[in-house]
Amino acid sequence: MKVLCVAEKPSIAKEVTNILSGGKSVRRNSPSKYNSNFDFKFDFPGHGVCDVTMTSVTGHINRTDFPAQYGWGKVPPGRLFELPIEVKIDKDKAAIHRNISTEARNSTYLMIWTDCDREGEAIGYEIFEAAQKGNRSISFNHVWRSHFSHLERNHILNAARNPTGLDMKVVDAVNCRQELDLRVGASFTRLLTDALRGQKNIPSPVSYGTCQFPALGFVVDRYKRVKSFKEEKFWYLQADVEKDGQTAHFNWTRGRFFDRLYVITLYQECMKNPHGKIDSVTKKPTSNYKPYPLTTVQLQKDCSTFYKMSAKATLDAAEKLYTGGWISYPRTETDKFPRAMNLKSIVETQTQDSRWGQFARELLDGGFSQPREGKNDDKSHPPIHPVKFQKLEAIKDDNQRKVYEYVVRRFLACCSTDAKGFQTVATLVWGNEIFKATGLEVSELNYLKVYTYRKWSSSETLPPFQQGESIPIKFSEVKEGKTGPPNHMTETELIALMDANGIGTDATIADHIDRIGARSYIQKVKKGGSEIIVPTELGIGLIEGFSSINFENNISLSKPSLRKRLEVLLKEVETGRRTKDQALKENVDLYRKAFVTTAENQAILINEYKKYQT
DNA sequence: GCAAGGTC
Repeated sequence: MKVLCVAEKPSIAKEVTNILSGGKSVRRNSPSKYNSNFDFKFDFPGHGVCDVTMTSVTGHINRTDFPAQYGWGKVPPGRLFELPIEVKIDKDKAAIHRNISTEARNSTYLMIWTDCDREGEAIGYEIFEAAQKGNRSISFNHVWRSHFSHLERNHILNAARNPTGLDMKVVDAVNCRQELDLRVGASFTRLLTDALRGQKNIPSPVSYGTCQFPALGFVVDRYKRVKSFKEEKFWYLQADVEKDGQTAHFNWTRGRFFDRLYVITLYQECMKNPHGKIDSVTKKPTSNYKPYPLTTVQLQKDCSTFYKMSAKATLDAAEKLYTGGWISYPRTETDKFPRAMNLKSIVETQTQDSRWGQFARELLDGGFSQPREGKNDDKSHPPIHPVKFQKLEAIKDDNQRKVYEYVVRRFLACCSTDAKGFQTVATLVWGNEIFKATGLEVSELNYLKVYTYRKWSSSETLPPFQQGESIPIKFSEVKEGKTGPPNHMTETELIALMDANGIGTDATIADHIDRIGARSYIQKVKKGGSEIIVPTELGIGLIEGFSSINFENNISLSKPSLRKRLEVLLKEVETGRRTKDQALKENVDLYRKAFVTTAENQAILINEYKKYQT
């Protein structure tokens, strides 16, 4: 009996083959260059020793699109909410598809080894359909779905022995998302492109996407807040005292007031007393926590902050490092390592490095501490970590070198201990007012020795104050300050906002940012050594246009709420609380109404765009 | 020529 196994990507096929075959497998070429077939034997409980072929796809192999007769210009865009949609084999994936059909011919069972997430389940179903094309006798009941979250040996063996069936509710949820994204994206894109055609400086196409627009909305919103900012003056008190020849600056605990006369009145009350009193002095241990294990989104944010790399460039570099075998799979939401994972052996591989080798050695000599555990687990991949050692000098590509160094330092930091120190807080009572001064003394750097991106150093320490002592006020004043504008949007913040609002996934956030750039909705601008993101005239015009139109039920096409609502709905489809058809109808109706309203108000869109044109 | 989601 033969079992055909199919993984979501070649690397998983290879790893799982190694584990299940005990290293004894034979590789065969397939019609698709990157997706080899591996033959071996494995003992499936209840089926005995079976012939196994393990192969792979590269993500989805089908494409959802409108049939050619409903192409651009051939049908009014509004009809795209009801016209039939076609699921075809992606023509770039024809060879992969053919390989599965061929390999299924002499197979009795099909075993799905795609990632255990929503999209993975749907890809599993696409694989099943491809297998059925080659072999009608593989029915849905002949599909085994393995469940694994990482590539540790026993975990994979266990997954091979305890499969379930494909969960069609999860597949339905994905189909629902695909259909909605396509109908909304295609209809609005054609509408916007047609509406704005002929205006000045309009690129083509003017696209709309359920992720593109909320992302653009964040950028425009921030830009407007910066532009409309008006500074305000405020006043506050400050007092310095001196002891043993050392000056300590005390800050007012009441913060600041926008009323100058009020602050002056308070100040005059204080000035009646030449002395203040040290009300309390506390010295307590404090920690600077080591970072959580690394997720994709965090990697992108950090490389943007520390290296000024774009999210896309970071992901591209990480991808190369992954296919080269240097780091683990770079698309993960998981921020806790599986308990069974042997982290020390990974630390061991880094001991030979000239920069952090010594640090890694110290971890193995007793400094190791189990990494912190975050709350996220995508049940597919562990946090990003180094796999093999590589000398930095040997990595030719700048971005890859930076990402590798970051991944290693972050990993070693996770396996180290928190930095330790002491914080001293002194409270000064002067007249009716209370002031505070703090001092920090760092005693152990620990993880900060390797995680050089973060600074935590001793500040000025406080003189040896005694509780209750009376002390002369050496200097004091009413200080004036002014509020500053919010900062312009950075890529780091945009990634964080999208992530927090469920706009896109770890694997696609970078693409969306890239795309709204390619569509000329946003641009990156150098500003004082860093890079900010600002909207273009078209970007502002589109967002302002949409917010000037009154939509039924007050929905917004440029805010994250609709996409968030879709996510909630998809969860309900996954758990069976709602059917795919219900969820789809509800959302399609919602967007269809918004489409009609938009079409009726095209003039508003055009006017808003003109308003922001220079 | 359109989307978002996989991945190379």
